[in-house]
Parts: sequence; structure tokens; C-alpha cells
Amino acid sequence: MTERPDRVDQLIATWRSELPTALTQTSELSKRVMVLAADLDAASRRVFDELGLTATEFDVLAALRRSGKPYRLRSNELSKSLLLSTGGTSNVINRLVARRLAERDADPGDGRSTRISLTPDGVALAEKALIANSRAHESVFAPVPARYVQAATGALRDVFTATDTRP
Amino acid sequence: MTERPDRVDQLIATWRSELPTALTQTSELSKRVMVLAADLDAASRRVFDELGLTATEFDVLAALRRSGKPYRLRSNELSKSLLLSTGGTSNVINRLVARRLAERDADPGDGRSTRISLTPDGVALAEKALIANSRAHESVFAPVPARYVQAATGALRDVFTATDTRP
DNA sequence: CCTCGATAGCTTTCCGGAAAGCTTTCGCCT
DNA sequence: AGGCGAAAGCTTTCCGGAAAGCTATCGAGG
Repeated sequence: MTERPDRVDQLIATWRSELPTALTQTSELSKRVMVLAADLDAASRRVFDELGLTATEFDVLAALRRSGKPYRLRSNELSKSLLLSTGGTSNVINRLVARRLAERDADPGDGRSTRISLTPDGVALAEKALIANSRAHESVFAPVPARYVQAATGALRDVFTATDTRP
Repeated sequence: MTERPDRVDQLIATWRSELPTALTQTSELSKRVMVLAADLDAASRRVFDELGLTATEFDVLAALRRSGKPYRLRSNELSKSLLLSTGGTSNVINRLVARRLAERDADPGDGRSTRISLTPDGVALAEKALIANSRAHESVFAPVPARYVQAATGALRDVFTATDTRP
């Protein structure tokens, strides 16, 4: 055991005494990632609540904004890239359209398909949400020295690199 | 840019060209953590689906198992430690009780309170789920050299250490 | 000893995304 | 040119946890 145990060390120690077979070589890394992600997610949710967005609505706005002008994607592209069901995606789009944050129109190249694009209000809200979310995540790391942030970023990049398509 | 860009590098590069103000010093770390957590979560969901459990049911079973014999906690303790609403917690407990995985009884020390404990079947399923989940997470890291896992674990520990109560 | 604000947690309603089911369209193959 | 399996996405139903609302109990303070 190194240094002063933190909450993940305490969790691992509890499992080691309660159910050692539940631990593997990568359990600590898994747990640290999941705990950190939960903290980041909680910070995100505070931002989304203030903006009146669900996490999925945010994801859709962000995906459209990231696609560049004219901020338009097919429904199918949104479902696949955001790992959503087609029905769920349609309902999220319905809500964004109702709030005039997005528009839906037919795809001239495929009669089955629809294209979703951001309205000017949608672009503005997407940008506001993205910046606010980034700031919220930055706040989570505020107490962490920059060299620790850089080291962790590099170490995780190595983890990603070792798995070509997925970690 | 180092080495061969991975999917997070591509995301960051896209944002740098689309909306640079949405990036901070910690954006890459945030994104790597969230992407990795999503992969781990997907692996978990496959395990939970096979066992007929929701993620929250799993969390409750795990929390009770982790508490050690007699695997009993108050409802309040479950809600707080798992960041659930009291209503939601009660409903999850209802389902576990209906499947005879948990039992609910009155707290002799506080008439308002109830105590939740695992049945023998609940203990068995909790252990099975915990081990399977650990294995699933281990599989996500299978392609990663042990030294990268250890480096990433250490680097994240430093991140945790820098924030006393939360990262 | 009594009052009352706070706590505990349950029931019921609400809501958002999953999923079932369906229609329309596409494109390959004969 | 027509048939048919697959694709696209919509509507509707389902489900699980959040949250509103409520009752019972606790414990501090007068």
C-alpha cells in the first residue's frame, strides 16, 4: 500500500477482505476510471440541469455542432455514433424540434432517410453547453497539479494506443 | 501531436477546429476518462443483461455484499452511498425482495427505518455478478501491456490524491 | 411531558430512452 | 421490369429510476 489510502484504495481493500476473487490485475484502474467518470458526469448533470437539457439532448447537439457547417447529420448517423436506439433518437429529435433547436427534413438522396440540422438557436445553445460542460469538467480537476493531469493524460493515451479500435 | 492519433485525438482535433473555446487544459483527460468509462460500462451491461440485473440492482447487491456479514444496510445508507433517490431505492429493493434476493425488516432501533439484507440466493448472485463484472472489465484491458495498466493506475492515483475528498 | 421541526422511507406519478412493431423506400438479383 | 430482403426511421408501449407527496417516527427544546 502506498501513501495515504484514498476512497478507491479503501474500496479495493474492502473487496480484498470480503471477496478476493472479485479482484483482478486491472480492478484498481477500472474503479478509478469509473469513480472519476461518475464525478465528471455529476458535474455535467449540474450544467445540463441549468440549461434544461438531458444528457442525451446534449450529446445530440454536440454531435451536430461537431459535424461542422451546415451542422447536419442523418438520423442514422446520430443513432450509431451516440449508441442510441432509433426510436429513442427519434424522440430526442422530436423534443429538440419542438423547442426549435433543431430541424428535420427529408433526405433528397434517400426517401427513407431524414436529415437533422441545428437552428441558429440550437447552435448557440450547443456552444454554450459545450463550453459550460468543459468548464465544469475543468473544475473537477482544479485541485490537481498540471503535471499530474499531463501524466494521467499520457498514461491513458498509452492505454488507448494498446487497443487499436477500442481500449 | 504525438504518435498515431486515436479516437480521442480525433475528437479533440475536431473540436479544436470547430470550437476551440470548448477546450480546456483538462479536456483530453476528461474525454479519455469518459470514453474509457463508456467502454467499461458497455462491458458491464452485457454481464448484467445475462444475469437479468439492472445496473442499479447490481450496485445495491454489491453494496450489501461489500458491507460484510450479515450483509445488512439501512435503506438510507444505500440511497446515500449509491447516490439514489429514496423513492428509486425503495423500488429497486421491492424488486430484489420480490425475487427473493433480499429481505426487508424493521430497524429495532428506529421505527422509521428499515434494514435490507441479502438472502443466500442474493449473496450467491452478488458474488457471481461481481466476479463476472471484474472479468468483463479485465477483458476491456486485455490488449494493454501490464506496465501501461500500472502506469495509468498510478497516474490516476496521483489525480485522486491531489483532491482530498474528491478528484 | 408535550410540541414541532426534521428524518425515514414508502406509494404513486412522471419522464426519458429502450424496444417492439410497423410502413415506406431502396437496391440487388433474377 | 418485378420481386423481395434489408434499411431507415417513425409511433407507440414498456420500464426503471427520479421526484412529488405523504405518513409515521424521532429527538431537541421549552
